[in-house]
Amino acid sequence: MSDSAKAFQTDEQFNQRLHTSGFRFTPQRQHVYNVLMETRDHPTADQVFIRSREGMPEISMATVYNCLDALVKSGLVRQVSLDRAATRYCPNMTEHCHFHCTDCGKIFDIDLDDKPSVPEAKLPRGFKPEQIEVSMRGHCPDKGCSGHSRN
Amino acid sequence: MSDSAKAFQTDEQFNQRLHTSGFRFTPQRQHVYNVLMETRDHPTADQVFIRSREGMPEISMATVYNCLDALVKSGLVRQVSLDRAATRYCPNMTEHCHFHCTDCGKIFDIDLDDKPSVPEAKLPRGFKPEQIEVSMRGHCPDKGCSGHSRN
DNA sequence: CTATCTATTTAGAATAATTCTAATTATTGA
DNA sequence: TCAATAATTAGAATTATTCTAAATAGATAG
Repeated sequence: MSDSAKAFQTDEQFNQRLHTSGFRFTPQRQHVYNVLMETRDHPTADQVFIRSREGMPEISMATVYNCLDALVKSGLVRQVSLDRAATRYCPNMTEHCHFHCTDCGKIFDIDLDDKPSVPEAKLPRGFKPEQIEVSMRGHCPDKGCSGHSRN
Repeated sequence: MSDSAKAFQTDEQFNQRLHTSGFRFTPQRQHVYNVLMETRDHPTADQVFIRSREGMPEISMATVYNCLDALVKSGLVRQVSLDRAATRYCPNMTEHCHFHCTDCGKIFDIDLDDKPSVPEAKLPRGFKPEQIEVSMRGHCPDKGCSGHSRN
């Protein structure tokens, strides 16, 4: 109600995005989004909740989860770890990456001959990676998964 | 006690690995490892627990977590999602990957000009990726993090 | 503009995943 | 063998996330 013209254009686009994905615009969603944009430091849902309450004291945790979910599904926000389910374990210590099938939920090992090296040159000065992980999501070749069925 | 000679050599190496990382050999650790090697399907800790009980009915959930942790720290097993903490959110929708600093816990956006494309040609027939994520762990440039301190 | 329909929000309960605790047991090394 | 330490166990505790039911808000048809 008090945010001024400068943000309006963005709000329009924001609105669009939500609508396209079948969500309504709500002040809570806008607020959660603003909170994320304000400090781009990869907060947890709980941190988002705490920050969101500053400008919107009545907001609930459930709403924060709901908003984050809507924002992710609208392509406005990303989850840093693709999956929020239980951790899985893998005894394959060779160079490989993981393919999560979004249809059947299975995880496949995909061998990589090119080991996933992000050349250090590309990293800002001072970053020293010790482990690089590549993961993919999509459809696996199993029957019913490869985009044959609607879901 | 009944596993035969073929596995012995492996056991030796297994033992070595644990010792090098400061862990003792225990039948539970061996068993959990065997369970993982038996069916390489990325089970959750809970699934490992259920399977482990088949050959070792007295094993507890806490031990399974303990064993998995020891195996991961010894480099014998990987966690599929690098982090088992709360999901984090990121409003940066440009092509980038994430760098987790193992010292300070911060997550940094790293821009990628080469978008992380695993050429479809490399994938086994039928896999259709829709999203590719690259993430790194290591030391960030912040003071005290870049390997200056021992940890 | 009002009634209605549906999406959203809310608080709090429920569930799921993981970690912690305290007592017991096993292993190592003097 | 004995002491010291590490690991295991059951179960409680914690944390992250999802669910539920009631209340509210927004869009739409009249």
